[in-house]
Amino acid sequence: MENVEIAEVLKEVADLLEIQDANPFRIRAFRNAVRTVEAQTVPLRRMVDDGETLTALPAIGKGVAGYIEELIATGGLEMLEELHDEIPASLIEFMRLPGLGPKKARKLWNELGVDSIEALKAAAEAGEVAVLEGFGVKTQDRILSGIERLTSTEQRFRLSEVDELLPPLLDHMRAAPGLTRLEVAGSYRRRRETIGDIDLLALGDDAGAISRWLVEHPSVVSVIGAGGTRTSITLRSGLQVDLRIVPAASWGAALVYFTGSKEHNIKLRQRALDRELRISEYGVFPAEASEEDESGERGVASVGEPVAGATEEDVYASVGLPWIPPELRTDRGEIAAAEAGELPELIRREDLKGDLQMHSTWSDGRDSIEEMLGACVDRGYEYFAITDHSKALAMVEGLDAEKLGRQWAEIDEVEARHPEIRILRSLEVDILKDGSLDLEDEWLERLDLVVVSIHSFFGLEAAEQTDRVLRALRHPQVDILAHPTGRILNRRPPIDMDVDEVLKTAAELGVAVELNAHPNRLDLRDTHLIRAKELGAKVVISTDAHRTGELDLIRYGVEQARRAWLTPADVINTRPLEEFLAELRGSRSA
DNA sequence: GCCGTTTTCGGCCCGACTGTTTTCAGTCG
Repeated sequence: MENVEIAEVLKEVADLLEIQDANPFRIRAFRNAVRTVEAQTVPLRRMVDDGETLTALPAIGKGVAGYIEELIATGGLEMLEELHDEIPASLIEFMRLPGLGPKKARKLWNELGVDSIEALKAAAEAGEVAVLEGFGVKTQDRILSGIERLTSTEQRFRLSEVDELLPPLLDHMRAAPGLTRLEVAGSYRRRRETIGDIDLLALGDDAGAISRWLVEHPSVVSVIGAGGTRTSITLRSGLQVDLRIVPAASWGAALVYFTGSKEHNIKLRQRALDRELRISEYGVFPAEASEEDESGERGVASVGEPVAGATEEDVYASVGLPWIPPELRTDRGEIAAAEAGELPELIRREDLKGDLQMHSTWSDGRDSIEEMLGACVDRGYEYFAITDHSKALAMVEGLDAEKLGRQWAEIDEVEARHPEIRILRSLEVDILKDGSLDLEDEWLERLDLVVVSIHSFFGLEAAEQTDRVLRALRHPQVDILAHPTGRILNRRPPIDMDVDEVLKTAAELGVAVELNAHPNRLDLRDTHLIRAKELGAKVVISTDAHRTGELDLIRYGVEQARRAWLTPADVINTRPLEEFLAELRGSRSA
């Protein structure tokens, strides 16, 4: 059982306890534990194997440690089963609807007897919800529109979740009898921000044995299909895995085919046809000029001897193209660029010289400034910015001017001990409802770097929201607009804002826009970044780390930037310190 | 349920908004 799965179970316990109206502090204890579990970089099952005590972790006491051990040992939790006997699990779904929390979810179940989204929808449509005490027509309408949105967006896994679920499966598969090669294809290989299912490609003599090996993995809960070359299963996590076993001569063609995207493949096949070739997952074959309206695709693949197929390189070469990085395979002009020899030199992790958003214990971060510094030095950075929250975020004890002054005293001390890296004095300043900033001008002027972002009033209508952000951008001290759309994957939609207008203004003013690397945000998204580049807006990639380990999340930002064709030149925190500072100052005087 | 200690209990983050009320409960970040 992986950490994400453990966290899911603990989350469910907390939700059910909340509906049950249990002791709020007990509920909070479970939620705190979830955060700890999610933040662990080492699988808890390994810690248990190694005999380490889980109670050493923050927010994990004897109780939760026991539950986690039970989960790891048995895959289940008796206490959760008992909760399920008392409360329908579907009430948790209710709480995902806007305006519904545990109390109202429970009331709906108690008084209307609804225990599924469908039943709730029917009751709301019949007007039964609006007449309940504490409810009204508005709430009923919100429930209905919430259900609409909930059922229209299929649930996909975040890339980082898959990165956690996959390695144990891959380890298992690498031990399969006769397996000589294994690769993950699909949107995972293209590093999309969310993943629907996993495409595994395997090479080996005995397809049947490899297929059985997958089916026998302990995390498999259902077998959707198991054939000679293709097997599909569902893991306990809900992740679907499709395994294809291919012959060596087809390896490259199959990898291209199953990596996609579908649109990229269509373009590639068209291009092949222009050259009297036919690309399939089995290889590149001479095209049959006579068989115009023959529908049997499989038959075609076996016609003649393949001209390519063993490697991706030879497949692309067969149609006159260099190898194209998977992140670019989306039919956004990559084939034309490849043909012209103009594929971009995509940014890499090691191009980055500093991380420009992170928090410390001065607001809601877990680690001290000096600990963050050490972690930045370890990652080879020349500089980094400490960007704790401003005072509007009272719940995390954001900084006002007075507290900021005290923080600088600490930064001075830390910096004196560590000449090897430069700390940029910064703050993640809240953009208030009217677009003004949550710190006095005289203090903004004294900061090395002013990062602004939205943490409130997500629901303004587009015109007002856009004006609000534009006004903030026009403040002469602003350097970076952080997580511009505020979206949280699978949880919160982006704010209603004219992103194009914001990017244009940012480009004009020389204000940089942030690509927030946190895998829950990845904000801006790829299409926005492409637009930012077109408009000449500067981009920075930052982690928004709240603990040292999260600095490694930078890879997700880099991968997202690669999907947006960004090169080191497009991202200003690839610049050495002096150059970076000069670029910032340039924007301030502009 | 966790944690820290003034150490086996008592405190645990809280302000603002919304929709529903007519003084507030529930939700949200």
